[in-house]
Amino acid sequence: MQQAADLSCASSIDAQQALARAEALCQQRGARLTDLRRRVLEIIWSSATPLGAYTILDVLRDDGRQGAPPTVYRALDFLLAQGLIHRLASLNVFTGCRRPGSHHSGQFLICRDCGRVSELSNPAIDELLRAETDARGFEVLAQIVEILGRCPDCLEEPTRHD
Amino acid sequence: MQQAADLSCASSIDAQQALARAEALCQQRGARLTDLRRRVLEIIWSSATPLGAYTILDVLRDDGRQGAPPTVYRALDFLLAQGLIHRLASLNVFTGCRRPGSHHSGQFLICRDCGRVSELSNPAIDELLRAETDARGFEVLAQIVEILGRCPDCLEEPTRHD
DNA sequence: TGATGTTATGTTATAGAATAACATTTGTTA
DNA sequence: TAACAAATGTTATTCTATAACATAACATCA
Repeated sequence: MQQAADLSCASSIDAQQALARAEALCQQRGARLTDLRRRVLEIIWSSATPLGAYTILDVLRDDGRQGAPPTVYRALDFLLAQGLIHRLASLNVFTGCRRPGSHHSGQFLICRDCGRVSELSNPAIDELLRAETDARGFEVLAQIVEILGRCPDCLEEPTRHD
Repeated sequence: MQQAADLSCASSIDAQQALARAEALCQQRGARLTDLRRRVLEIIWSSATPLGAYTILDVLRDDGRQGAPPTVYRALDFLLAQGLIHRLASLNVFTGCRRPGSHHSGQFLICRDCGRVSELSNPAIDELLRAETDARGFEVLAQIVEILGRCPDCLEEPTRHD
């Protein structure tokens, strides 16, 4: 399932804004947003849909850069640690965080057909989950909420059968 | 990260009960719970912690069976389709469903230290998620809620650093 | 019973995702 | 500049999952 890096859809304004916020956040934290890390973030934000690590690697190579899987995964690890991107565990892909700065787990609606992702941030869901874990004396380290389905746009189209 | 198939902890009563329920459900649905599929379900239920596909394959081979990855994945696909097991996307492992019969997505608390999993079924969480998706006109096909953390038992022990 | 179609399993090979281990380069600080 | 730390390059490997095709088991009906 090799998704193309569709650079046409996500407005580059989003990408530029995201990069600017990332720059600011990293500077303020003393974290080094190197060329490689910035470029990986840019690649992610330039795609309308989340990208897999190997797709990102392909783009880096198209750039003329050297690179192997660890190159990408290390950059992704940095971006994850800084809360600048999210990993979608159900698809093994990465997407830009819409609310960087607050390290959060996020809640995602993923369209099976077009691949686009909406990031929710419903505090009530977090609170309910917290209530459950508190009641059980369970310490939360990470939280994954991903909903796979079909977005309104794709529902308008004649049903796709696969 | 090759987890051992710890057959010592989950009480075999659970396993036997689960197998009996599976038999009944499959019969009632006209689904064929073959030897292989039953054995895979038994292996999963016999472990205190969720198992990866290749761990299950190792056990099958210890049984003296022939087998390759597709052998296991096909059995797992069947069990997933019947709602007899769940897949934990965050760890690529499989665990027995505590409420088979009602095809549901489930909500899971996964202990990072001991690997044990609790399956929640909090309708309020489902309702909140449904409210969010309904409000957005998003059709839900599958839902993943996984919380990684530390269970009460492991919290009692001196903090593990990794 | 035997022919036929379907379902399940066997088998080989490969694709896809992630990390281990070590070398080299770059950046920072004393 | 020397010495250390952080980042990247590089090779190899591990783990997860599926494609494609062959064979076997099962069911149904003439």
